[in-house]
Amino acid sequence: MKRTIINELLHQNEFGNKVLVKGWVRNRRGSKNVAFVALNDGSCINNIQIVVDFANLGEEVMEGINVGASLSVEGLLMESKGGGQRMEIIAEKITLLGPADPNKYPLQPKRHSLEFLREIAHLRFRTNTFGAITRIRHAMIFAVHNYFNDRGFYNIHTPIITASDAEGAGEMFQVTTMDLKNPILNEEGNVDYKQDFFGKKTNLTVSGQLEAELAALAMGRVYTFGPTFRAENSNTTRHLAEFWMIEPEVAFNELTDNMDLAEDMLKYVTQYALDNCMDDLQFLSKRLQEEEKGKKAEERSMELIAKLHSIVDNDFVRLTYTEAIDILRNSKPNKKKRFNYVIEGWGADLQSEHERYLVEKHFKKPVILIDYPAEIKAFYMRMNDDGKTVRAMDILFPGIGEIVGGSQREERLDVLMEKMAAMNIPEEEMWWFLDTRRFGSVPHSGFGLGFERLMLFVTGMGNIRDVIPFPRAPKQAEF
RNA sequence: UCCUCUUUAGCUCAGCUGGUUAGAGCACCUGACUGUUAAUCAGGGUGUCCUAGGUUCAAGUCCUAGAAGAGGAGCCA
Repeated sequence: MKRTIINELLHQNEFGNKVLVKGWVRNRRGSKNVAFVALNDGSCINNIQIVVDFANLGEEVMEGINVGASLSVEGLLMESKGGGQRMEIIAEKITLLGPADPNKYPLQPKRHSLEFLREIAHLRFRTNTFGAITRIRHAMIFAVHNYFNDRGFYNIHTPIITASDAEGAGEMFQVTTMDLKNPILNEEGNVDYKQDFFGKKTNLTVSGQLEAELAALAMGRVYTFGPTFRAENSNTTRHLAEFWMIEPEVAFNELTDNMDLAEDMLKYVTQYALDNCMDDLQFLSKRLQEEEKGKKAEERSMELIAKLHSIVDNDFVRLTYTEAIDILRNSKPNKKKRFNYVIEGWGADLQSEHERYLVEKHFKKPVILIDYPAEIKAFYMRMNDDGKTVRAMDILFPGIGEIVGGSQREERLDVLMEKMAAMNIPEEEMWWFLDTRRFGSVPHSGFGLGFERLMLFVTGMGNIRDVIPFPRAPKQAEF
C-alpha cells in the first residue's frame, strides 16, 4: 500500500477509505479502552490523530509508542468523533519503526525554550516551531528564485572561495591547505602563500557583489543567492558567521530603479508567504502572542499576519540621509539627550537606536535611506554631483534594522580609481573589476538582502539563530 | 570585543537577611477512568545546585577567577 502524506490526507473530503501513513509521534493520550496518538510527518504543522481502540487491537500495541517514536499506521480514515479535529485514522495495524526511549528523548509535548532547542539543533526540526520555520524558509527561497526568474534575471553562482581582499565588508575566514603547525615560510620569514593551494592567500567570500557586477555588465539582470561568511566576533540576535545573501545587480538601473526593485521584491516574497504558508504563519503568530503575554501592551509586537499585510499594502518611506539627520536632530530623544549617541550634525553615522527611532517611532513603516556621506560608505558607491554624498541605499525594517544594503555603483573609471586610491584599495588586485569600467561601462545598481533577516521578519522570530537550521556564530558550530 | 543578567531534577523554574533532610509543575513509572485534545485523578523524586578556589562553626545562597548561555552595543546583511 502506498503511503499518504499527512498534509494531503488532511485536505481530503472522502472518508471510509483505507490509508497508510508514516511519521513521528508528537503526543499520546489514553484511557481504559482507547488511546490517541498524534502523528506528524513534517508535511504540515498539523498532526493526524490515530485512534487505537483496544477492542480491535490489543493494549500491548501501545508499548513503545512514546513521544518521538516513528510509526507506520494502516487504518480507516474517518470523520472524527472528537471535537479537536476534522478526521482521524482508526488504526488496524501499527508498526513501531523506531522507538524513542522516553527517559532519554529530550522533547516533550510542551513549550521548550528556544535556547534549549538551539542546544539540540539536530532534533529541533521535530518541534512545531521549527517545522513551521523550515517550511516557510523553503517557501521564501522558492519565492526569491521565482521573483527573479519571472523578471528575466539570471542566477549567477559567484565563487565561495575568493582571493580579493578588497571588498571591505568585514573580517574574513581564511582558506588554506597549509599545515598550521608548520607553514611554509618565505625568505622574509612570513607565510609563503605562493606555496598554498591557490598560489595566493584566499578567503571565504563576504559578498558576491563584485563578481555579480561583472555578470550584470553583459547579462543585464543577474542575482546571486549564496552562502556568505563574516568572521566578525558578533554576538547579536541579527548576525551570523555564515548566512545566505541575495544580491541582484542590474545594468542601466539607477538608484530609483534599485529602490523600486528592492521594495517590489520584498513585497512579492512577503505576499508569497501569506499565500502559501498561512497555517505555519498562524501557528507562529499564536506562539508569539503567547510569548508576549507577560509584556505591557505597548511593548508587544504587531500581530504577525497583520504586520506582513502592512508591508505589502503600504509604500516604504524614502528619504535622504540629510533629511533623516534633520528629523533625528529635532526628535524628542535627541533634544532630551536620551540617545546614547546624540546627533550633533551632518556626517555622523547612524546608530541602531537612530534607525529604530525612524522606523518604529517616527514613520512606523519600512524606510529607505539614501544619499549617505561618502566617508561612511564603501568605495564602489556612485558619487553624487554634490561631491560629498554617494548613491547608497539602506532599507530599514521595524524590529530588524538594516535588511538591505545597496547602491548605484560608480561606473566612471577616473572617479572610481580616485576613490580607491583615497581608501587604500590596491588597484592591481582589482584589475578585473576596473576592466568593466574600461570597456563599455554603464550605470548599474544592486543590493544585498540578508536572507535570514528576511526570515526574522516573516516568521516574527527574535533571534537569527532560530531561522537557519544550523547556525554558525562565535563558539557555535556543533551541528 | 565591551556592558548587563543568567546558570538548581530530563524540561520550565522557586529556594528569604548563609542554618542542618534542596522543592513545584511538566516529562517518566504504576494504577484508575466509556473518545482524549499540552486529557484528568491518585501514588512514586530521578540532583556534579556550571567549574575551580576562598570566607565561615556552617555555602545552592557571600567573595574571586573561569566557562557556557541570553539581552544590549559595536561591526553589518
